[in-house]
Amino acid sequence: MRQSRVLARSFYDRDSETVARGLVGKILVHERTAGRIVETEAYLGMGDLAAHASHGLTARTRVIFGPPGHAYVYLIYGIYECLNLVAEPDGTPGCVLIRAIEPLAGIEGMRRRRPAARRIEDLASGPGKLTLALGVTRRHYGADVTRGSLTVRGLKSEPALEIAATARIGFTDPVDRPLRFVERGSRFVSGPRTS
DNA sequence: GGTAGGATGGGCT
DNA sequence: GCCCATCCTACCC
Repeated sequence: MRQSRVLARSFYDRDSETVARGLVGKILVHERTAGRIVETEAYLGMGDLAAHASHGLTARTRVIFGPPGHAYVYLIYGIYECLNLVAEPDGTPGCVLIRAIEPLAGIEGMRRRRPAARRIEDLASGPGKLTLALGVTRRHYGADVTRGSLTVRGLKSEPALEIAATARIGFTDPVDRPLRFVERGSRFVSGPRTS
């Protein structure tokens, strides 16, 4: 990962929507595995009924209310784990769900951990898939992603990239602003592709 | 190409 | 006791 550097805490110290959009195209790294983030979703605070933080500060959601640049990992459906990155200033809730990555490094390891994936496009094209592929678990709850084994990197010179905003997956609230961000045209996103 | 149903455990009312 | 920010398999066009 030459030509890139770890994103500083200030990157995350902004509103969740801006951080979610900004994370598309960045490189998520865990140990020997890495991938380009191609799909994210922003989750806001109290007014956002889809967000875990809207139910208030609990043992599980505590990290979402804390300082930015930390991992919020939670168990879903008793089986899968989802990785979020905490945004917003300390004391203000908000986070970004990482929904899909394009595998870049450590692909053999990813394949071992994801035997059900037959094509490379299916290795990490979903929030539960990418945590399996990368080996991210609830052990990473609260981990500082500005240092350590789980980080996000940005290329020194980033190619221009087109980002599409859509409704978040699984929520049909019509008044919801589009808070899902995908790299337009990527084959590695979850669900329907954009053209 | 498509969708229905089950797996499975923790968080919260 | 109910509800999930999901994924895979089986089965059906």
